[in-house]
Amino acid sequence: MAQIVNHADVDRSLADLEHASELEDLQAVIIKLRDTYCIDHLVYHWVNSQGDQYGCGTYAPAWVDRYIEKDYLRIDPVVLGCYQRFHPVDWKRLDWSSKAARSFRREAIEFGVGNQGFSIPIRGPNGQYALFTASHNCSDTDWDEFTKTNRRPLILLAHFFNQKALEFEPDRLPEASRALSPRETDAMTFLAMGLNRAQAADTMAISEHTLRVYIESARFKLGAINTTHAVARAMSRGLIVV
Amino acid sequence: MAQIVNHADVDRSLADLEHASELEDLQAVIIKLRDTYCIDHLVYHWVNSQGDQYGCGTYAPAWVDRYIEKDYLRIDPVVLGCYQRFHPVDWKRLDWSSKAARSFRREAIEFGVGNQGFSIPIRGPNGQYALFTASHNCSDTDWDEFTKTNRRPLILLAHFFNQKALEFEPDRLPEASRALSPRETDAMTFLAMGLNRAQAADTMAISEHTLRVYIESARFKLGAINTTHAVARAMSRGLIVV
DNA sequence: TGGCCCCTCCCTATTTTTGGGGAGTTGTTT
DNA sequence: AAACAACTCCCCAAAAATAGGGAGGGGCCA
Repeated sequence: MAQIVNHADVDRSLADLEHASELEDLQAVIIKLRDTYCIDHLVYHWVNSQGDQYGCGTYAPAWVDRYIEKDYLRIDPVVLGCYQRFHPVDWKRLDWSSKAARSFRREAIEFGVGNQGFSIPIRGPNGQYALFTASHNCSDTDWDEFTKTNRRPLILLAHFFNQKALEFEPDRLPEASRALSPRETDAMTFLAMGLNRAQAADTMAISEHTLRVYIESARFKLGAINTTHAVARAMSRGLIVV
Repeated sequence: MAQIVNHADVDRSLADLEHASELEDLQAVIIKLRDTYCIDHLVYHWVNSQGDQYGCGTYAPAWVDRYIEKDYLRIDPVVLGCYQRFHPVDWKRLDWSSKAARSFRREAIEFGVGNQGFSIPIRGPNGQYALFTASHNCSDTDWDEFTKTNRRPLILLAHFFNQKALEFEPDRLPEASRALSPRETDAMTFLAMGLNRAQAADTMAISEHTLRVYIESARFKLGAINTTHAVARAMSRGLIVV
């Protein structure tokens, strides 16, 4: 188990990362970092809402293939468990109670992933979601020691890595759509909060008829075919925040 | 304009940040950092889907009060513009074309915010959204020079700061919102896409009655009071992506 | 000044959604 | 074996949303 990390090596790897000019370079950096930390694996895995995914790291290619083939993204308790967290999490603290999760874990260990892991969730707009994971095969106490010591550098590394990976992603701009007027925005917001038209109209201190006009003009501007659609579009375009 | 940054001071501030044990400590750190970078302002601003917000930074208290009072969160092109991005962005590149945006900007400058700014968006689960912003009053070329030089340290700082701020937030969720079942997720997704119940049922190849059961159970799980609310919540919690 | 957009109010009908209820199958977890 | 969750189907009556139409006042911009 790695207790001593050569920080100069980490710095060197970060410098390499800094100068990475294509996705492939990241792979080399992550291998070096894995060696520096003397752990079994270090992995960066990125998914977006279109189902595109990109990963680099030190897992066995056979495991990666199997993971994709079996669509383990939908079972993996690490992915699911981190999805709703903002804090890094030790795999021990995740929910392995379901049968699917346990058999997934058994298989992962067979492929050399390791029995211990520490994952850092990172998020982007529109459901983009990345995980930076360190994994290893060792006792609970050794692993706790490792994560306690290296928690913060790993977090920094995760964000550094993510930032670099995103440089190779185009910054997809929001679709051009006419902005909503203030009242339309209010209307969409209150509807998204669950008020019905009468309540929203009351809250906005206007008649329900007037509110309807706003909803319809918002629907028109957003190219939506009903209120729910309009609210969904307003949200996904960031026009309202709920 | 600040061209020379004392990195030892930055490191010292980071060490302080490391040892921050309450939210108030962050305020002291951000002031030091602002001074180190010799810019007018450095601000961390955090919002979640419940409308809770927390900020620390160096803006004039009068501006912060005005911002909250006027609900500028819904107008501010920085907030809205960053909402859909994952890359840090220079304020110059945002959309200031609307009248509301321009008058907002005018007012912000009056309150000493500065004519230049650089904001880094950071996201968490459930619609949590934070901005780490540096702002200053200077020429475009000076500011471009500054952001070019300090882009990466600022990004690291942003995530460091965010990580620390989140330590004071409870990592809520386990059963706060139970995951939706696959069919419920489908139902929410099709409704968010604008289909009505008949169309969604048709698309899912089930009866409309069955679809209704999914919608109602999803609504129950999400604690939503109607369909639009349920879709909005599912979206803001990242359970569906449209 | 004329055009355009925003804000406000009103009508009638029709379609859609909602809020209750109930019932059976399959599968997994304990 | 029993409990639970997910998936499927059905009825009814009441509430809400929708699709058309129309009208006037105010502000901004060219």
